[in-house]
Amino acid sequence: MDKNYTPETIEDEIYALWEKENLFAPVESSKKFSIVMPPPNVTGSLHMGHALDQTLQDLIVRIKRMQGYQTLWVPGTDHAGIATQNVVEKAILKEGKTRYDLGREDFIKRVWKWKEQYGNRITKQIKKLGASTDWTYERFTMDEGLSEAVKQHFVRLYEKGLLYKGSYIINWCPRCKTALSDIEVTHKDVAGKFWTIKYAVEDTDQFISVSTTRPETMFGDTAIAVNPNDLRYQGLVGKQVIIPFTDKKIPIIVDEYVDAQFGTGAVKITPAHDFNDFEVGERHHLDKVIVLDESAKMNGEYPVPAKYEGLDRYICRSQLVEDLKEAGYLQEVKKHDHAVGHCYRCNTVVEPYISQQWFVAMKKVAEPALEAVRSGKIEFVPARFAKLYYEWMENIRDWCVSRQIWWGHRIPAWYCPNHADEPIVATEKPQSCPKCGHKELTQDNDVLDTWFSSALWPFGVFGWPEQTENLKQYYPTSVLVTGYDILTFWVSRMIVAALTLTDEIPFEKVYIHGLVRDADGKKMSKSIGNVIDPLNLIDEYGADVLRLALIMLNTLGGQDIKLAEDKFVFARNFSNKLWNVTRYVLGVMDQVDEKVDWDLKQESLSLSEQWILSCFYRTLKEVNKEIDKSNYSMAADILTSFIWNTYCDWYIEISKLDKKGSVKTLVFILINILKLLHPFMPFMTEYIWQDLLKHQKLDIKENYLITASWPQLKKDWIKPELEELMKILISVTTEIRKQRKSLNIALGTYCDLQIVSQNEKKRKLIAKNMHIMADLAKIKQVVVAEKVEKTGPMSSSVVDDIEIFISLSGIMDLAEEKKRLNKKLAELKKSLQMVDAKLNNAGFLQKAPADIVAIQKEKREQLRLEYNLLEQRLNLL
RNA sequence: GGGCGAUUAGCUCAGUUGGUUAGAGCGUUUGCUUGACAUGCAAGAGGUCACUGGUUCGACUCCGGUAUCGCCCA
Repeated sequence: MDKNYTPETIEDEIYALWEKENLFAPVESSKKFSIVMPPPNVTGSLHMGHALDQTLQDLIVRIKRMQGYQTLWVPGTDHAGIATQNVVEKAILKEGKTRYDLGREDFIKRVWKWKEQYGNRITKQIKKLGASTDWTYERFTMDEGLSEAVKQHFVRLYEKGLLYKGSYIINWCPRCKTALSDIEVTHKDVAGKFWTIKYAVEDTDQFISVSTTRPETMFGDTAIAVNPNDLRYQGLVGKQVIIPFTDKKIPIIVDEYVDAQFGTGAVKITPAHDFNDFEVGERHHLDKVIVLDESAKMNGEYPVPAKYEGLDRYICRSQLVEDLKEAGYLQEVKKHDHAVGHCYRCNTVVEPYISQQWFVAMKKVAEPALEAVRSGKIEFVPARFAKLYYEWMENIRDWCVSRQIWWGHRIPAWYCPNHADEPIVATEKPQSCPKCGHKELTQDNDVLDTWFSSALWPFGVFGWPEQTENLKQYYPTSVLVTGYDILTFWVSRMIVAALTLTDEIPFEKVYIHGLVRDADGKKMSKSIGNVIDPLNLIDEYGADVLRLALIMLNTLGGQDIKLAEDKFVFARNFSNKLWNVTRYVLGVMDQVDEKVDWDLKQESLSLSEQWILSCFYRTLKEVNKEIDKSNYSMAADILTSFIWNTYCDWYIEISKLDKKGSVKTLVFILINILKLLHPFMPFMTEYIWQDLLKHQKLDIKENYLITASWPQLKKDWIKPELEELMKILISVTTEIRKQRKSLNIALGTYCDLQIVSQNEKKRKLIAKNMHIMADLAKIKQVVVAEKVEKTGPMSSSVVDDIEIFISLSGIMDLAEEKKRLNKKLAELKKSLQMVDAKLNNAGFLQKAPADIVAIQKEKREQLRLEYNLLEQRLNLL
């Protein structure tokens, strides 16, 4: 193996190998495990959020595959209606054309062309991460099967009375020129103004003042409203006021919605351009006067004065404010911060707008979707996100699903010229109008919200509505892995769709992770310019390092992740460690003549071998436990720490005294840590595996690590008493090193050692086994006794009830030694005081459980002993 | 305005149902070109667990409040 690992050359080769050997395909088993990939936007490119999401899925999938499940991970992309259309519109704009110049059919052809050209970019990038998805199952939300499923979805909801068409106020993006659903609107605080405008009351010389943030909508006013309990306006209620610059008269009405404390206590009601006003309008049967068109320009209909006709809403606003001021209608201008809705795709300020749209009656389907989570049939991890889901579902509003764009699933509804307001909903175009037999039916121009098709993803990918074999095998899916930001957009709607259409839950578990932010905790965005490209990180560190770093950063609480450089440094260093430990083990194998029989028999193993195996199986047990809890960062912590701090730092160093004797154990542990690490860092581990397979002294039956079996836990190999003993030897060794360091004993100098203890059992154990540590502790000779034998200057320290004496041939720095002992004594005293405080507390002795008290008493004895022994030594100096 | 989350070492974060001498990585200090690894080895320093009241024999952990930051919804 080369001195250094070079991910850039190796990773693509390894991925190609897995693909060539078809190793991502599910292998028949009675245990099934399936995941559908949250489909990334087909026009998009990989960002850190994908990298995290894909890494976590791949981690889970690889573990399950190794654990013998029939594992399937279905990949795919979604057509991202508005986003994709925007991208293509921009592209054709460079040719000086709009989509209207091309016409619907040609435009859609262009989008498909775009998709063919750039649509596989993101799937290639996903492969770079090592995603072991079965690409033969790859789907696209606009492909034939899913398009059919979407039509079925629409028709079935309509037939169940869960889908309707109507004229309502919706969010309209004047740039995308389409309706949006409520959650596609982002509310942001904007520094605006509050204009107070005077409306003349008819047949009086009085005025009524209303405050508004949107003066330009005044031509769409159809009433002024005041609170019914507001005494100030009681005399005016029922009278008519005149909209400035027009002759239009509107009534003063009362409605509870008005807050008398806010502004002047009187508000203008514009039912066609404000959500609250719309509802007030419905209650009072007010007209809905539309004054802005689909581009948010003044549309020029009565009563908009000709002067403002065709002006953009903001230009009109500033013009109008000037005019109001000049004409004396403007009473006051105040600064006012308020929330304004923005299009989540293009950030344009949305316009509340009345239009004909299709809606899903969410209230009617919310209850079973809530029940599925409440009852635990669907589990949220972490559980707190269920609250967010309840909150959203319990306050659900009908979902506007029609979009006035061209790229997407066209709504399967047709209209007869004779009955234009009665849509005919069917999966295929009807031959003729069922009412009058008219043959010239036209299809609805709108397409469906992309999320309407994404909602079908977990069963649509398996061929629903056909009852396919795949559907039977893999649906419901096992887990969904996603960020909390699309809980409402997607997760909740999948649950609704699944329960409505398949009578099944879509997935048993939802694993929710946080969002990846920059090093300062800011959301990454192109406009701030703080986007970190995962592909650059792969170039710099390799995919394995990126994966391990992300997994370790992603802790169980679903917290957002700050991309801290230091985790990458750790992951990089760790991968270097793994590489080198492999090189070392290979080197040891080269030094033995016979084949390495790593099928270990417990009886024939040395103490240190039994110890490291005990540590290994304990680690395996803990890693399994953390994986079961979905606590992958903890699993990675435990695993990497075993490999580095136990296997490398201690076992390998110990084994150097007897390389030939320990080679089988070295190899056994190496093989097993490769297995455990594989889901975390698949490329390097598979590469090493392939290298090991070539080794003549090794028999490995599993040809690919990706499909190798997860290590079997052998509980009887875990030996706490043995680990306890080793802990003593390690502590003694560490203590000796400390002493040497503080005494400035050169590394090359081997010391004579006396170990003293009153505990016979420990004395025996140490006498028998301390030679294991001889080289690590740099000991020339060790005497274990009940009593110290004075043979010149000695330095001392205490571990539990064991005293360690180092004989110093040279001159000992007495002052330095006293300082060291005093410091240690001070530490012990502090600990002792804490324990004493507990044990001197009557309440503690009375009420604390007996085992807790016993532990504290034992601890006190231990500390006292250590303290006394050290104090004695100090006094003797 | 309502809700959720965060606040632990210089930095980034762990800390399971209350009992630990409060942990890790990075950084930092000291000593090491030790035949796997300087992307390393060994030893160390560094914390009043945001503040405040309460419950308890005992609180980083549970409850109330305050402050700061972040997110979601209105």
